[in-house]
Amino acid sequence: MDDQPRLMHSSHGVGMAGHPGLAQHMQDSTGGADGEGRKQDIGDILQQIMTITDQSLDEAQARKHALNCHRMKPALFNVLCEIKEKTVLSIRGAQEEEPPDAQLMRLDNMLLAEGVSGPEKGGGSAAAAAAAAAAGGGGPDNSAEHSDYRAKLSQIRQIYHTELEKYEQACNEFTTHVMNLLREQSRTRPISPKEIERMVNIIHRKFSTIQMQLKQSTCEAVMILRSRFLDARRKRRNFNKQATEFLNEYFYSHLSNPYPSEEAKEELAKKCSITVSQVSNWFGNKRIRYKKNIGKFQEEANMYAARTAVTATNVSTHGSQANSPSTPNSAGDTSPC
DNA sequence: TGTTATGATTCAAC
DNA sequence: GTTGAATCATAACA
Repeated sequence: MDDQPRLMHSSHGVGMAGHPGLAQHMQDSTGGADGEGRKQDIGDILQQIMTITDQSLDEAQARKHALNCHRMKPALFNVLCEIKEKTVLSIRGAQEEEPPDAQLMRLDNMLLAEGVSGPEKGGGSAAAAAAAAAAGGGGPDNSAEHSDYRAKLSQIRQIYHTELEKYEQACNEFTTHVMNLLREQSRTRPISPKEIERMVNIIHRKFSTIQMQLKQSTCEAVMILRSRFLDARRKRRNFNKQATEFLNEYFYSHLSNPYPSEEAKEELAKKCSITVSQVSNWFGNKRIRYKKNIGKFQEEANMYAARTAVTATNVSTHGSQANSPSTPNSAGDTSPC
């Protein structure tokens, strides 16, 4: 780095101030014997550069040193830098204008929404919470699945951040390495600070691409996890026998109006160790299936009606309250819906 | 392995 | 938001 200004500007009084370049330099010098001598100098230098690879290492080192000390070297470097600069700009030109990356924005938004990037949302995602709520929100199995989901999401989050950190570190290390290398090489090659800056940008862009791939694969992992979690909701587990008994008991004892109130649903849910949503589902299914095939359910209806009658008798005998949950309608009806 | 039973989901109507 | 109806997915059973 320290050498750069030394290389770019002549200290030999050749008249390079204001960065005029070799052409300008030559134009200023045309005509006299001095101009002829300089042309000869340039020819010599170019010849030496062209043949340097044919020489032995020691010879090449000696020649390199001689070139570095040559009074025309700064002027030549300036010209080569200018040519390189113009060539690179004309080649890249429009290519360097990048449109804002919509895909990257989408990925960032998704990672943020899922709680993978950004601040941790209490160890889980809003999506998981919503899914858990939709699933009936609160059974023991469900909360276990939810915590499992959160644990796995946390794992993904951890891996994502570790990888991201690793990439950033690697990017910084590589950038520093390349910058040092280019600065070192700028002693012997025409490399301008602008070019180094451009190279750094290229490296950053490459690492951004890698980061995007990381984000993409993280998103995919979250999607897979989420779909597995949502699929798990569909896994059907039959209610235990006692729960079905409670539900049927209520249903057949309120056959004329099998629509439990919210309180009754809560009470049944508690008794059956299921959620209120499950109670609602059960009654929804039961009503429709009963209506579709009354004959098939007749035996069941009779059995529960008999049970209810026995319970009612016991209640009147012992003067105690019935065991079945409260209802807006009278118990013991047998007329369907 | 096919059939039935059953819990869950979706969607339209209210 | 609740309900009925259709449907899906899976457990249970013959």
